[in-house]
Amino acid sequence: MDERFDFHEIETRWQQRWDEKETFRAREDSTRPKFYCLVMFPYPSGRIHMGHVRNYTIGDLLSRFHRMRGANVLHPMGWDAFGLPAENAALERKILPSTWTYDNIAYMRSQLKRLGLSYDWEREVTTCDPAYYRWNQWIFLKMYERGLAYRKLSYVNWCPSCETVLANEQVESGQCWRCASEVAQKELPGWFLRISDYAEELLADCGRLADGWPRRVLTMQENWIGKSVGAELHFPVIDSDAAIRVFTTRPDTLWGATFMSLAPEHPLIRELVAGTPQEQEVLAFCDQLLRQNKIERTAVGAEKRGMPIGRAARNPVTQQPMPIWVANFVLMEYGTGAVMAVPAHDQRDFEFARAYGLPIQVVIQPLDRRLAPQTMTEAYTDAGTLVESPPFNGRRNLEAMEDLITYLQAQGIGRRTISYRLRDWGISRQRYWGTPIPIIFCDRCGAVPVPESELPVVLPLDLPFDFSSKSPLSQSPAFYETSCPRCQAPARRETDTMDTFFDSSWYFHRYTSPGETTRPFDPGRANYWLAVDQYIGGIEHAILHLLYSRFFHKVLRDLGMVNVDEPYDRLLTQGMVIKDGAKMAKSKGNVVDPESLIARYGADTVRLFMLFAAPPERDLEWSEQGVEGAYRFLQRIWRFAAIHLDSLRGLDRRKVPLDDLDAEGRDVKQTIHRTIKRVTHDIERRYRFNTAISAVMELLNKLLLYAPEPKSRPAERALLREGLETLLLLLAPIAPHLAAELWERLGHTALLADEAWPSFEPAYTTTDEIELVVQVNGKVRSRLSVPTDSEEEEVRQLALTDEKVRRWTDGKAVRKVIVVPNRLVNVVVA
RNA sequence: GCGAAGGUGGCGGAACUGGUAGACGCGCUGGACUUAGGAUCCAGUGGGGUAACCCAUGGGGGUUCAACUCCCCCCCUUCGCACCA
Repeated sequence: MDERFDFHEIETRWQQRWDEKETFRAREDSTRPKFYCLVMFPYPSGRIHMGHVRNYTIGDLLSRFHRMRGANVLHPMGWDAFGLPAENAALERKILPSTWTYDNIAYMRSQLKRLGLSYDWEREVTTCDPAYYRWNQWIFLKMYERGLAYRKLSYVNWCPSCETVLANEQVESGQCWRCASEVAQKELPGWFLRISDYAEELLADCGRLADGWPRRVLTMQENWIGKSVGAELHFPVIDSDAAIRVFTTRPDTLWGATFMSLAPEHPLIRELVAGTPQEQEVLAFCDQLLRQNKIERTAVGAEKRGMPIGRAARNPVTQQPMPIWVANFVLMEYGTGAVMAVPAHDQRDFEFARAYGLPIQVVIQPLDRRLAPQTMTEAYTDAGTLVESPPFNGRRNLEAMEDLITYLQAQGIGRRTISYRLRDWGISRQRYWGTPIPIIFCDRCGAVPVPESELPVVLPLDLPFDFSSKSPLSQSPAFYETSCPRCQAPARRETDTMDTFFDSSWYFHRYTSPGETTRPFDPGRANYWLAVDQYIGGIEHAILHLLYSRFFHKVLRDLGMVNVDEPYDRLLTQGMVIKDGAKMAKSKGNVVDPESLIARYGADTVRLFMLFAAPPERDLEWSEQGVEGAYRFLQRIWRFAAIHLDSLRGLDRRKVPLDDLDAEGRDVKQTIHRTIKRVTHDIERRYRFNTAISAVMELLNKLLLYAPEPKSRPAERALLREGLETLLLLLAPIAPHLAAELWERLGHTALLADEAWPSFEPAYTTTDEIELVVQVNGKVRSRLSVPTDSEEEEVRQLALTDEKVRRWTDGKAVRKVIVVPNRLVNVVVA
């Protein structure tokens, strides 16, 4: 056997072998416990990067581990293949987005295969394939039927230079991520999904995920959903039939509401100023605010700006007129886009009132002092006693809250309500490379859904698009010209496509039955595999993707297609791969390409390093020397095996006499079993792969020390065989190629991947003798070697009579002796 | 401002429910083998001190026989959210 292992040859061979034997094909089997291991599928940008390698190595470790533990594992892979970069590439390289995408997929698939990942490639899913996205359209139509998808006019992020709508995440500090133009707010019609209908359940179920999800992801989701309990109140507008609806969490301050603040987008503004002398001025002001960068406009420290629109509403309890203002800090998308301003008890309203000389009315007095509007320097937002609020004067505001709302409700002023920060999800994109929204606009019938039988609405692939400007599909009559499904009149297709987060919201359902041609997936098979037992991916998806897909899952459940409430039981958010203290990025020039690394060290080394360098959820600092170290470890295993293979072949580790081992041999035996215990626990319970690997390293060190040369006695050889086999079994999920190769060379005909995970004998995990630390006043002064589980009294006497201990205790009164069994003795002296 | 996570050798990181701080790896130092070594093997490696010992887990208090671990205050780093009515 060669002194060095040829990883290239070995890895290629084992990858082929797994492929040929269909080792990782997943089939439903109700007799075995299932384990669905999901990793976030990549966007096919061209090449895999270190973040992918880390994500997929962790997923592979867990998949292979649970396979060996006896689980029926589903470990699939696919491609999040729609998205704007394909259009940019088309523009730059003059190739079709589809060509670019599929070329990238082919290349990246080969890269993943070279990592030796245990995917069931038969279940591969590609979102830009009509066989996939037709079911996007189908799901959209089901949502439409149920009123969960609707079209509305709203303000969106608009890039004037690209002439397109941008998603919030594509706006970087107020600028277009592509051309760095200032992003404006523009009113545009678009399709929305009513995720807000599920806000309460999405929030409540965060509690059920607490065991398997990182706390911070749940907190982020809870904050994002942002539940507030309060009331919706109605303020009649003077000299008008209109009323302004307001959401407030502080209905107790209603008697102190002295003016109204409206968001510049608020539709009532236009209505109320129409025909008034100040109409032009007010509209110009609104326009100016809307043109302003929204981040700046609504930033915390931003100056309060506003303008009275010249109309007033009436406070429904005090009957006082409340001038209506436009205010820059009021957000149209939260609550109702209108705020009842209570300057005495809300800091923002206070600042606004001071800036424009508006009246301040105190209605809650603190218990320890008396507020006066003239002397206040900030709003009083704490609890207190209600004043100037006739029916409730003298009562404590918090205690009166419920009665107060009931009163307002009885008066027809408002009602109890809950408001969420979560907004409905706008999915329309004026882009080409995405799923066409299956709607047809007819002059007579309005928006008409494409009949199910006509799905998919196919995205044309071969048109000479100019992707530089507005909505390519809207430039293509061949695409949009159609007839109304209802009345047959000439009609026009929706030319917007879906946000790509739509695609990724249910891909893991599709994996369970990817070949389905009559429905998105087979509910029977989906219910066998779901929920996902372990999801692994980057923290950057903490809100968007993870919230959207939870929402989709609940909708699919309500459609009767799945029967669990939550899609992911456990979530592991892996840290970033960083170099020189910064995230790897082309712009920073600190990118390490996984491919060249695999070429130089092999996949096993790369995988080992990724798992060893840091615990999975923490950022991983890239280290070339660390990779070298991982490589050396694998080489040492190879050399150790090379020395012993001949003398170990043919033995059976399970049928060997181990009784006649010397002390050193027994110690090795104990190390083997303790290592199994530690590694199993570290992987299964603690998700600490770095310490699992360090335990395996310690085992190798022990074996090398025990047998630098081949052993001759049968018992010793049997022990060595047990040690080496255990090493390989434990290493199988980490460095699968090397482990499989040596396993075979040991004479096994069955694949290592099909082998059962080793179990440990509890009897062997404890040693006969242990080292007991003896402290005097908490400082280590001596060490005793005593039999395991020695009697406390015995240990106590041994410690007290120990020579080194007596040096510290002689002449002093022993006040106390603490004995921690099998750990230490602490002698406390005066 | 609010929320979350984290601060341990020269570096990445260990220390499970309070019980030997620094496992494992990298790096470094010395040695062996060698024509050579960036290969491999052996030994050493938190700081101070000749030594006995002393000091060390961001800083300061506290609880305890015993604190990286628990409690209080403060500092720093990273990440979310950020005028949410």
